[in-house]
Amino acid sequence: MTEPHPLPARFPVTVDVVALTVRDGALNVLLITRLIDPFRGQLALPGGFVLAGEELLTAAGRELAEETGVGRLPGHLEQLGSYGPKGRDPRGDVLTVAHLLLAPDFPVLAAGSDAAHAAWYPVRQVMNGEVRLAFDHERILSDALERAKSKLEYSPLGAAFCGLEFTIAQLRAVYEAVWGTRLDPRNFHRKATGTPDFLEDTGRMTAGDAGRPAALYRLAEAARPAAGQPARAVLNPPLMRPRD
Amino acid sequence: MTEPHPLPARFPVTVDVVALTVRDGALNVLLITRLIDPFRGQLALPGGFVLAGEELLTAAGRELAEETGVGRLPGHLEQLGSYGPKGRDPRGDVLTVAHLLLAPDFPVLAAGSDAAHAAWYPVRQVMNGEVRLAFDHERILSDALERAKSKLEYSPLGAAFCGLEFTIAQLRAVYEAVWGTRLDPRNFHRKATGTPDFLEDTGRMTAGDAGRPAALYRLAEAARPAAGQPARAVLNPPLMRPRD
DNA sequence: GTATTTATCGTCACCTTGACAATAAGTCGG
DNA sequence: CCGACTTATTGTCAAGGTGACGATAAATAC
Repeated sequence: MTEPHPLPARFPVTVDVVALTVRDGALNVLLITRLIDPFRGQLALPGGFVLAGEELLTAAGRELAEETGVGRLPGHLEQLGSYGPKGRDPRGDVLTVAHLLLAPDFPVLAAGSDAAHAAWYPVRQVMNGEVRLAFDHERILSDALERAKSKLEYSPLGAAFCGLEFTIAQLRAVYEAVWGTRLDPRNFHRKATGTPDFLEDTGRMTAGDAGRPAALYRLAEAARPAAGQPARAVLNPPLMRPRD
Repeated sequence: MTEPHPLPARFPVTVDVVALTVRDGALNVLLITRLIDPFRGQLALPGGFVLAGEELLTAAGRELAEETGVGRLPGHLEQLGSYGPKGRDPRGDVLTVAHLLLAPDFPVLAAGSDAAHAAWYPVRQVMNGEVRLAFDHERILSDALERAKSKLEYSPLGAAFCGLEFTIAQLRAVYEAVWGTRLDPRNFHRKATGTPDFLEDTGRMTAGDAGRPAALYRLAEAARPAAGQPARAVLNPPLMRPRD
C-alpha cells in the first residue's frame, strides 16, 4: 500500500464463477456458450465485469444469476483466487477474480442473457479434452476442482451440494462424484453420522425409492453458514480422500 | 466473461503481502510505517500498485523486495485472496490482491523506500490491539494467519520458515509459534521423521548449542517447490493442530 | 412370497496419536 | 574431570480412528 513511482495501472476486473453440482452421480460445471467475440461460440465460465461500488462476491453472484436466470442462488459461494492480469484476454490485460459455487442441481434458463447461454456439462468432458474452454478457464476450473476436493475433506461443505435434507447415501454420492472414487457405504455412514457438529437427524425417512428407506439428515446447526461469517465448524479429524 | 450492459469499471489494483516469520519463538509480521497519506504514520502491510503487464505474484514479490531492500526473496510466496474494491481506501475503490509469504527471518532495511520503512512486529501485538493497522489490513492479516495455520497441517510449508537445513526442534518451534500451542517434542519428532516425503536427513548435526546435538534435516525432494508448479506433496495423514 | 436392493449396525485388525518413561550426548559451572 | 542440567531421540502403552467386510433390516420388483 505504498505509492508508486512507476505509473499505477487501472485494470478492468471481472468475476468468474465455477459453479459445480452433482447430476446423475457425475460432477457437472456450469458453462456458457459465448455469443460474442472473443472466443465466440466457445464455452467459458459464467462471469462478467465488476461494477463500480460492487463487492467481489456480490458481483459473482449477480453475474451467475443473470446468466442462468436464477433468482436466489442456492449453495455455497466463496472466492477461489485471482488470475492475471497479463495475457489472459486477447483484448488486453484483465484481472479476474474466480469464485466457486457448490450447489444442488438447479435448472438454468438456456437463454439467460443475450450475451451467452448457460448449461451444465460433466466436468469429465472438460478434463479429458472433449470440451475446450475459452481464456484460461481450464486452469481456473482445475484449481476449483482441487479446492472442492479438499473442502470436502475438512469442511461440512459437501452438504452444500445437497438440498436442505438429504440421506447419507446422497451425501456419499457427492463425495464420490467430487473425488472420483468409490467409498465404502458402511464406513462412510459411520464417519458421517459419528462426526460431531456435522449432521443432524431430522427424524424423517425417505419413501418410494428402491431398497430400505433411509433416514433424512440436515446440516447441524454449528455447521450452517452464520450470517456474514465464514463456514465455521470443521470435520475433525478430517474425512480424507483415498490417495494412491 | 460476458460483456456488460452496465459500464464495466476499471480499478486500481494493488498487491499486499503478509510476510510471516518466526523470531525468538514468536510469530512476526512485516509491517511498514506509512510516510504518506492516507494513514500517514500508521502501520500497514507492505504492498503497492500492480504495473501494466505484470503478474500478481511478480508484483507482490517486487513490492516486498522494494520495501525491504531484499534482493532475492526467501521462503514461500503464494496468493491469499482479493479484497474490495468497495470502501477500503478513503481515496476511492481499490482492489487488492493479498499474498502470503512464509519465510525464514531475514533482515529488512528500515529505509527500504522513501514511501515507507519496514520492520518485523510480533503478530500478538497486532491481534491484541496493541498495534493497529491501516486500511482493512487487520482483516487480511487475520485471514493470512488462518491460512498459515492450516497450511502447516497438511503441507510441508512449515519448513519454509526455516533455512535450507534445520533441526526437528526448529521446525517444531515454527509449528508452536504459528499455532500458538506447545507440542510434545517426542510425538512431534516421531510424526515429522515418520511422515513419508517430508524430511530428509542430511547426515549432519548441530554443534555448540546446549544439550545433545540434533540431526539436521532438509525438505525431501518431493516436498520442494518444483519450478512453476504448486507445492505438491501433502502431509498424509495431516499433522492436525490441537483443537479445544 | 422370494429375489433384489439399499440402509444400517457390528466386528476385527491395523495404524495413528497422546501421554509419558528412559536413555543419549552434549554444555555449564565448579 | 565431575555432577548438574539441557536437549535429542527411542520406546511403550492405551485409546481412538479407519479399512475391509459380515450380518441384519426394510423397503421395492417380479
